[in-house]
Amino acid sequence: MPNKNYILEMFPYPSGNIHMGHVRNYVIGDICARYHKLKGDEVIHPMGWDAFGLPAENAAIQFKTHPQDWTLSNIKNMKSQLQKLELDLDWDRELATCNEDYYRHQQELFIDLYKAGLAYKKDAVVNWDPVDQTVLANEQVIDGKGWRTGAQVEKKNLSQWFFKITNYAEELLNDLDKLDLWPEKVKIMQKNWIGKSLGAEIKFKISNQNEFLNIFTTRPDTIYGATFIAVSINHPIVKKSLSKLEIDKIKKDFNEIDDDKEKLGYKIKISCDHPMLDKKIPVYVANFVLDTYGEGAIFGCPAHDERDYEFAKKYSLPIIKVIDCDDDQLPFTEDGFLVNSPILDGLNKNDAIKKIIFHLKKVGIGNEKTNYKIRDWGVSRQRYWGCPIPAIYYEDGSFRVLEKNELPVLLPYDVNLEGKGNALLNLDKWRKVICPLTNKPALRETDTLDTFVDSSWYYMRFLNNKLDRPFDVNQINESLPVDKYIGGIEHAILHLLYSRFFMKALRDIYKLKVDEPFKQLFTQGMITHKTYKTKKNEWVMPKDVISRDGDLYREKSFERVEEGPAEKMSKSKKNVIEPDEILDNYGIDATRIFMISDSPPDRELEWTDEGIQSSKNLIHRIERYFSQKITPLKNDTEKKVEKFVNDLEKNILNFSLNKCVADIYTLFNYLEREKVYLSDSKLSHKIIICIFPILPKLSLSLNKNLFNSSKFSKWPTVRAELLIEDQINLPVQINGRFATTIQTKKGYDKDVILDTIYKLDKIKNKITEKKVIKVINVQDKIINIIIS
RNA sequence: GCGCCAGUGGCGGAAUGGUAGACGCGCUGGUCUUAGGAACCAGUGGGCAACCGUGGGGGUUCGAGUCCCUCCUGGCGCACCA
Repeated sequence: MPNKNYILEMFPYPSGNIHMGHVRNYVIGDICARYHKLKGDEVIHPMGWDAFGLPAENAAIQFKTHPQDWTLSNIKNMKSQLQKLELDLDWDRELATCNEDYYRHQQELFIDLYKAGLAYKKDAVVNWDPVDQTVLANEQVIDGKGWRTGAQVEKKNLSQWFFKITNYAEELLNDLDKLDLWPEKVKIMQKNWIGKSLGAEIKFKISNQNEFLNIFTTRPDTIYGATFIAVSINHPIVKKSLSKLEIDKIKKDFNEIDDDKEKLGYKIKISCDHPMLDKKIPVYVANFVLDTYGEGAIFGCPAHDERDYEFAKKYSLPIIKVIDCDDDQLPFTEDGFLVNSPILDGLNKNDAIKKIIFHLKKVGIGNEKTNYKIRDWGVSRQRYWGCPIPAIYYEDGSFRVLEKNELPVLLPYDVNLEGKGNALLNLDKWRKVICPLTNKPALRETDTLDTFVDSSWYYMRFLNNKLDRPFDVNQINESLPVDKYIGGIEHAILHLLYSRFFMKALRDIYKLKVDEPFKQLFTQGMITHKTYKTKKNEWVMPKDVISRDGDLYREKSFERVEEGPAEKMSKSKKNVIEPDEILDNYGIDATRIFMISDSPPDRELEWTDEGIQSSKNLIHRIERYFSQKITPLKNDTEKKVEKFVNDLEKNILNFSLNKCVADIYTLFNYLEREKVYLSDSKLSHKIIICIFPILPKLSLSLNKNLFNSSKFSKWPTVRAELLIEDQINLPVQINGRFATTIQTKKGYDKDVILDTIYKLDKIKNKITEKKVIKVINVQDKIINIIIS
């Protein structure tokens, strides 16, 4: 049975044209896929389109077209661009998330999630663009304004669909440890996002009432230092003790504050009893308390928390030290010994935490508690161009999620996007339905799903894109996880976390045997290019820049131009290189090799004309080399080729693709320096197979010309015995500093070689009149002579 | 502020604790020319030299670019998360 190897690059959004970033991404994946195919693996290497989303709607309005037409024509164009790159992709697995074929199955998954209690509806605060009458994603809000309308974004309470990702917070966190082939950086980002903290929940009794206020704290040990309580403006207790007018006034003040770090608070009527001491402490509404974290309420211990300290100073609240420190160290947030805390005095932080929780538990007003920063995933979008959520609403306000046999809910084609808000809202023809179960009139859900839902399971659908169900359980168990997942670091949290959640949720629903979707993650770096600007701050395209006497000018106008640092390619800075042009001018192989040559694939790659040119020169050089007549081998030729195969393979497997390029240069430098021409020999065939993953076109044409064949045998097995070098250059150090080298054979006799070494001029000079104290011989590696 | 990563020639970058600078670009000189974004040859960390060199300072080690401590600089991420 061949090894299954699922190699996947993050599928693109069909924006219109592929860019160099795509090219780099897909070339890296393609090299892997081709290598593994040569190894005889059963490679899965699909490609598809992340085809729903906002840009299509905006483009439709701007260009008077339809999101679907725009998207499908972009897909067509981008597919032909990708095909121009001749990537080794399984096009028969292709899918586009905007096709009924895909999203109808997603609606089925939605129903499953709903039935499993993992999808639900609740009121939530969202970013509302008052001009477009629609919700904006967080990333579409720039400096508090809508990116398209420039209007001040409002916070609005809307009924929204959510996925219960918090159910999996603990597992999503713990399983990060299993992902040993993920970049540490991404795992840390996810860990921080999940934001687990251990602490305690403490009930504070509201004075003179029989009610309690819950707070979460990671520092229950500082309870004796609590001098106030602060709650968020949205805390239920605020509604009870303040009028709507007062609340609105406070909200306004909070919003208007310039520096969002400045503390602001209003004391409210109620106060709480201190749980450990016979005293009352005041309750404030404070702008720095988050209503989305913990209980939306805290106790303030000014002596040992920077925020509480700042707040207490501003409102002249008492500051009681409960951890031993100097007064000028306040607020003191480190570990120390407890003071002023009757039952905790003398304990350190951890012991005090244990003891106070034990006590609070006993008294029945507290417990240990684990809190997570991660919140449930809001998936509702008030947008037309997305997957319709399969639900209907009755006139009484109740709703029903559809049954699977009522699917699909198709997205209607005839819509008016010029109107305000979600086009589906105004489409009564589509919206109004009679519920087949109750015969009652109902309205369709007009929200569509966040497009991150689409990309959370596409790697499952690729396994069988024609199945009449979302996926086949056996196929998932056999073919997942994806072995190598390659894409940009910008998806470190959202997409990768959502996909992990989906995998686990669907595992539980469908009894799958897979816990994680992506076994290995590789994040490629972006492509940068120098930027050019005129004195008038106009960006100039690199190809319009000419050099005269060391100065740079814009070709057309002969204005002086300044060269700026290499930055991420962007249309606004005009430093974009179009893949189509490069492919036309330099060809596929030169483009491929440049994508991997100048820096490690996970780092930035600076686009340079010299770089792409020298890549092309290398191709020509290899062609020229193989056009030479065959010559006899040198003694070490076989060894050099074997080392090449070995190094190249190691470097492909490590994603050290820049070193693969160095390996190719090293090999041909040797062959040409030694004037060993291999022509149509066996060794040639070996070399030509090995360069195939990186330079497929060249490799195929050499195979045709030299061997009149269009097929390769498998990737050669390295003969370990040929990798051993018995002749070595042994370095000799004196007192740990390099002195000289000596030619010898592996397995030399230490005493014999030392005799020779002592006679070498470079050594003799240095050790005469000195005493050799010690000789360190690391056999076959180095000799270090220690002298007095 | 917190966290993470990184600092090596003119540049991009190589170096299981063992000859620092592989490989490429650029540059210098030369060769050949159907005068080209071509190819080939030689050279290219600094210094006349002894020697000195991997951001600075300490340490561990026979031996440190690599390990430890500390500081500096840059990049990325998070940012009142109680």
